[in-house]
Amino acid sequence: MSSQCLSSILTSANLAMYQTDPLEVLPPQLPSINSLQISSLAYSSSMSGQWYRQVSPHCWAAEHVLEWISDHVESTKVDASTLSLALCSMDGPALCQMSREQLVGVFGPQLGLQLHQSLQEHKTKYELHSLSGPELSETCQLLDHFLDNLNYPLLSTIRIGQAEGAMSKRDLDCREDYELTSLSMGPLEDLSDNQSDSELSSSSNSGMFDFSSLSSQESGESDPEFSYPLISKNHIKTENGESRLKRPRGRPPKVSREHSCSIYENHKKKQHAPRGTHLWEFIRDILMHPERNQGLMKWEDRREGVFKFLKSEAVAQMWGQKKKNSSMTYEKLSRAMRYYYKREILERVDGRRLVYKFGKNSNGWKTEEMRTGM
DNA sequence: CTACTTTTTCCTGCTT
DNA sequence: CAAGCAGGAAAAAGTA
Repeated sequence: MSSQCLSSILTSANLAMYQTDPLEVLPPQLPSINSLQISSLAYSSSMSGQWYRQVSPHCWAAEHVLEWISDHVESTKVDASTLSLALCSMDGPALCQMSREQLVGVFGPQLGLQLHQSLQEHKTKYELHSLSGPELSETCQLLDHFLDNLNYPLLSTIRIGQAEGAMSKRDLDCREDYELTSLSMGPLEDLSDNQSDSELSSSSNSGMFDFSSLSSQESGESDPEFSYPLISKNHIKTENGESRLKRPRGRPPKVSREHSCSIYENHKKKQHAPRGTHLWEFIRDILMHPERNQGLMKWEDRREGVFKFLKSEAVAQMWGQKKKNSSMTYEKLSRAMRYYYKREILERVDGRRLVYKFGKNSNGWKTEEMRTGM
């Protein structure tokens, strides 16, 4: 029962984040991953939800590393069956110490190189100096909001990503297995019981992988405690014989957070989205404040209300932040935009990618001269 | 509580 | 080929 399961484990690790809103949770105690129970994995991932994309790799916990690897496994279509979870059990600080050669040693030439490159990108991306003034101010604004919602001091280290490399559709595909939640209700309390914050929040024992043993390490035999019999209904077989769960359509239900850590329970009662937070208004406001949102979007034809996304994924991420939805993508945002055609809030612009045009049922984007003069 | 609206998520197929 | 675009379908969550 070997290492079959990196991908399925990763998959299940991602499960919970599909169902929860990470911005609302994030209790102070990240359960240590070394127990490697699926429940803890699912639990801690529920607090992340692509969280790793928004934080320097140095701040990643083991589950973020797993998530990151998972995304690359998906995108490179590498056969994950040769990887054992043990090889992936390290936290961000440990990961950051790995050389290119070590990564290649562990993950093979293809995946290893890609991981190395990605790691470098993530590292540089979160260096503060890479942000220009306006970006920084916008970032701070979002961050304020973000932290306000979290009320979570640890996250003061977060750098909001520019998200060029934001998630692809495939990135999200792993959050497949609904059924697992019920299978994975392990005793979370046991995991965190006697652990102090410092132990939990980083490195120490979760970065325990011994790199010296790499060379000989080969698939086949992974520690039994690393294998999870993942059974679930509704799987479909793929060509490769792997089974994959076909997800139901529609928006996934949010999971109630009754079990979440009480200290960090949100005191704010579910706030209603205030008016003026419709997507098209959000887009309009970005366009109306270019100084704060440099490079995200631009007017193609100011008079006609034609505009273009320059950093589509970054805008989607910001929209996601606003809606407290860390898995927002341009693909989903654009679907919502397309619904505006029918309502004539937007007009179609054919043949030009990432270009939209305000329609007659939109307002607030015209300048004074345009309204009066013309 | 019901109906309705506005997304959000997923998907298949098509286009650039 | 990847990234976008089109829309259908279905469900969540807010609003009336």
